[in-house]
Amino acid sequence: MITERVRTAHVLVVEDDWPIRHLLKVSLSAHDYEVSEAENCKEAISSLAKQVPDLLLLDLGLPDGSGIDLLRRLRQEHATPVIVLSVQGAERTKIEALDLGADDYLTKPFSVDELLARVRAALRRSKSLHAPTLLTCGDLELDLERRHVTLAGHEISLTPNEFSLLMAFMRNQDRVLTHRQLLKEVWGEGYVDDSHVLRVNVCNLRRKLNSPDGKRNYIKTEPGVGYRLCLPRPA
Amino acid sequence: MITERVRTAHVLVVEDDWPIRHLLKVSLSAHDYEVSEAENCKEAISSLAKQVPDLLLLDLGLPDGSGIDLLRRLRQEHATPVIVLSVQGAERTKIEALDLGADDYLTKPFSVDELLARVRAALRRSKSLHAPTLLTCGDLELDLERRHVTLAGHEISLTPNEFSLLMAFMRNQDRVLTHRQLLKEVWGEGYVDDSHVLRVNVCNLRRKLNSPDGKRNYIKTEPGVGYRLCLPRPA
DNA sequence: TTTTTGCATCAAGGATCCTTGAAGCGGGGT
DNA sequence: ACCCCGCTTCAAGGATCCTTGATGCAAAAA
Repeated sequence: MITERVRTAHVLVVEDDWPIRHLLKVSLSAHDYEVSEAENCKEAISSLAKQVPDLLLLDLGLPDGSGIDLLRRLRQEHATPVIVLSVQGAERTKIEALDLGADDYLTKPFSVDELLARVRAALRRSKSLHAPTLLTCGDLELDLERRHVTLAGHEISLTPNEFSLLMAFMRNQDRVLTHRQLLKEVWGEGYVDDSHVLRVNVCNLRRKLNSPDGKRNYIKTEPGVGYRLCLPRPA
Repeated sequence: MITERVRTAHVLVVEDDWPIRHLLKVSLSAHDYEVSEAENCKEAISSLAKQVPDLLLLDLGLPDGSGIDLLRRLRQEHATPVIVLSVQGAERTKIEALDLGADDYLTKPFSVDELLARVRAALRRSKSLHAPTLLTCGDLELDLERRHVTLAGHEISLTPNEFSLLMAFMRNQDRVLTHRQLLKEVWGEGYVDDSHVLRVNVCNLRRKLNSPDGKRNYIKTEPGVGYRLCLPRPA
């Protein structure tokens, strides 16, 4: 099941210099992109209000205001990829734009081939977004992306092994996990019989997860079998 | 946008002892589960051939063969959640079943409330599967799940910081990432000006990524700006 | 050419983490 | 009552990793 982009991509070119703007329009149109044009910030803003393009080519040296501000406004609402055009020497502005989330840059003069390659790369990337992976169990939250764990709101710091262990638990809430399963998952095939190292880590994990007053217990021991993560019951 | 299970869940009960099987059927039916029954391995296999249930309740002490073998056969094709029933003392078999991928277990005699809780938990879990997150760039592969990186097939070992750094790169292939962006992403807000630590890590990462003969280069330097990950060109 | 600037690389002190040993605790069985 | 077994907890040696300083290098600027 693949979702393919069928319609042609729409590119908005924001550039005050006519020869360059024309070059961009011709080059992009020749490769089946649909092109809109704006020659200053004002036109760009009204164009964006009408329709948000698939990609923005933005010159940073506009007559009626800084392209940086335009980029900042755009980024507050849209994740549209942006490729920045700049003249040599405007390093400061260029880097500021990239830090603001611009996707790429080209320094004038640039080759059309390079421009087209950058456009393709930016459009390709913008298609692949990833679902935010966040596991929860009670007031425990585990963020796979950032490798952060928060308990009742504030972050707690885990060692790499503790994090993997907790990840295995949270993917299998309320389920018994045998010693071998946990050892295999976190330490690998070679450790399936080393139950001591597992016990030490469960101990350390509990110390960090359970409330200071020891009134909650997320990890339940299944004697002779393994462990199980479940909602803590106020002992 | 939520996908909710509307139809009733289908449970297959595999149990030779009539009183227990009857108890299970009555209890589950009373809670709107659709129940099928099998009193030995043979019946279970033919039932599975007809229709794969949403959950399997499996007694391990069957007259015509080991429930373990049934479980092993099932696991070769389906990820159907399985809750195992066992008598006290059959620890060995029970743990074997769990290691094979059984989801939970109940030791006879068990309370019906506990059974129903375990059934709910197992069905809830089976609904949440996660997309395998695997990023690639040329013959570089990064597995978000297992935190493994392979280069042309064989694994290479990265330190935690190196892994985060490469992850940032692979999520933004062909895109320039400024020093500040990378430092913020990997080290956090407080490090955005410490470009030295970034350079050292990029250096170490390159040493591990590039082929021994130094003929490939994944990470391209953008002088004054930052770095960019792209397909290596045979220098 | 000389100087400067930014990047690459090496090395070491210090911090963190992992493994393993040893001791304490408690329930079940004899 | 005693012992045995599994689980918990503490502690330390050793391994790994991270940061920082020092040095080398190359390209651009003066």
